[in-house]
Amino acid sequence: MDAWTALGDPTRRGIFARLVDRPQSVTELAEELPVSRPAVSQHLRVLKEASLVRVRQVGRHHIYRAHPQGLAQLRSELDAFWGTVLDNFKQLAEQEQADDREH
Amino acid sequence: MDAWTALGDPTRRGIFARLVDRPQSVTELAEELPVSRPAVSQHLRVLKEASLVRVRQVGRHHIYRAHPQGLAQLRSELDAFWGTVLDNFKQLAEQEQADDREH
DNA sequence: CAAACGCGTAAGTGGTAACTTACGCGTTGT
DNA sequence: ACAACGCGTAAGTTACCACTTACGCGTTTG
Repeated sequence: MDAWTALGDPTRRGIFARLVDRPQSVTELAEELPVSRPAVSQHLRVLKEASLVRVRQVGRHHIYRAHPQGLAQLRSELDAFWGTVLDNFKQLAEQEQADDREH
Repeated sequence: MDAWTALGDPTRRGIFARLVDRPQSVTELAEELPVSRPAVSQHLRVLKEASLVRVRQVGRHHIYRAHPQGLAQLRSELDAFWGTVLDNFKQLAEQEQADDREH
């Protein structure tokens, strides 16, 4: 699953946002979320497959943290969209202005 | 539905990408996609609700085009993520370097 | 070494959303 | 005016995915 689809789910976006804020363990995340701990685990797996998070095991805690890799891909695709959309939008505005001038 | 969830679906992302490339009618989109025309219509409704596209009726054709508004919100949220993630990532790298120096 | 912790995963369930077909309304062409 | 086009929407089906409970494995603590 790619980063787009991974962050498409609201719960997963919430988990990711918390990990962006600070690294956290699975139980820690589950405590402040309206879903069970296994559910969080499953979401983390998806985020990991999308290269959006990384795990580091310390003792019996699995510390998850946000990772730039997946986000970078997302960002480049979004910027590509943004560039052309904005260009076309501006071009359309200028076109309309020109149309107005020749009433 | 917000822009994140709207673009979370692959088919919808495909439709949006085509509209970023150039404005198109519903039938035109459906012809080059593996889904029926009504399915495209339903996806376009979602994209419209997320302020990602706009419609302009010309004759009996409904011309859809990508619109910056929904994308702008998405971009700002993503940039917020990106900023802190990258900061934390760099900070971690420097921390590890410092740890290495004091072996 | 036993008990408790932290977690991943398997199995099963329910809800939902993506899709289909069918239909009806406006618009264009003959 | 009538037929054809372009589209939106309603209704129904299906597949998937988010979630739960149950279980088992490694790790730490007493």
